[in-house]
Amino acid sequence: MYFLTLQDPNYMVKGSRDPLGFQVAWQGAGRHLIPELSTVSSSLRDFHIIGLANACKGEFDITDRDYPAFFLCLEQLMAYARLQKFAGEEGFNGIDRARKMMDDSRDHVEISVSNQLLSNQRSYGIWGKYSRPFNDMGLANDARFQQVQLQKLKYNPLLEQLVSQLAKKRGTSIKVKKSDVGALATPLSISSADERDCYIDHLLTDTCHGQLLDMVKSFPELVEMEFYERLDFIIDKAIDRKLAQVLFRIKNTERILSPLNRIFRYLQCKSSWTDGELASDEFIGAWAATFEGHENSYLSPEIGRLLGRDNLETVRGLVLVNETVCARRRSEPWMRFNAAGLEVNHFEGAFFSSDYDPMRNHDYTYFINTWFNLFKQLN
DNA sequence: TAGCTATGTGCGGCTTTGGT
DNA sequence: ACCAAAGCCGCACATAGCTA
Repeated sequence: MYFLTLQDPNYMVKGSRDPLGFQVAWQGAGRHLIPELSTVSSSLRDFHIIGLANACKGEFDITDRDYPAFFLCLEQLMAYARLQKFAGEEGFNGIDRARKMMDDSRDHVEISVSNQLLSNQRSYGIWGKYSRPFNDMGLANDARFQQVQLQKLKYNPLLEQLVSQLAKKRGTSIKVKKSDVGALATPLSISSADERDCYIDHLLTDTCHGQLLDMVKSFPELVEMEFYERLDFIIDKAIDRKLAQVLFRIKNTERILSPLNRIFRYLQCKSSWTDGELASDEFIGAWAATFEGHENSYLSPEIGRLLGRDNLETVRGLVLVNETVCARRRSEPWMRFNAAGLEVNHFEGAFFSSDYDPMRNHDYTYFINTWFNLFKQLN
């Protein structure tokens, strides 16, 4: 016989993400090199679309009140265009619904705020992912960039006519023939050296006077490298000491965060551990042994000191960090020590791989992937 | 061989949680 | 208002085994 009662929400483990609070740490480290990109703002074509929308706002005198509706409609228009023109080459948010619309029996697609490509197009589409980087990087207020975007618009009279319609209709429905949408894709590619320069100036900046870009120009092999390989290469070759210093610190940050993360996820794989099991565990021991020194990382000494001691001390430290993080979130800790040893109460995200090599594998990206992704699309 | 069904897998998208 | 990440879900697709 089982007696089931509802869980008291106050005592449930509420936070299921980021049990050690590392997200803030790695992002903070990444921002020391790449200040404005995010991990999801990695499609140049999405930047083309937000750039075009921004230029249209000025050109057609669209008010702040009307702009979001206009934006969503333009995003829809461009979704059909890119689906038609670049089928199979790229994915984008909203591709499923766009495909369904394009494949139905009608000869036209309907563009309107009520025909959203996503359950919440504003949140999950280009607006949500790109507004912050686009504005922060200064593309929104770059006169030359706006000029370039308007030229692209003028170059495509059909698009210009549809866009002017959208600007007047304020998000109410317009119909576009499916046979026409492919022709609307011209602004989705780079049209001039001027435009490429604008993107390079804004998307590929760093905190070190563009030294990262200079390095990649000098050493194209960097593009295809793995995370640590890339860091080591630049640290070794960089003439600018600040760039080398920042990357060295990012490297040491990941050398600490990743093993700690893996150890915590590994602990989650079993519901209880005796002190003896923890003390003699080969994986915890091997992963923790890669400690290189936290003084040259972006981490606090409390986090930095967790590695490089005996297993039990490392695990006690991690449990304490989780407890502190959970206390701040007003939720229960995921594991706790009792008389018998360590007791695990929350298994979400449990993960173990015997192949993990702390010297080669990494868990966090520091926005470096995004930067290189965009670099590739600009070359 | 064609057709059916079960099963596995990868991916896009949705939701939730925790952040700035 | 915006961003990161994880679990989950449904869908598309591949594969395998079975049957007629």
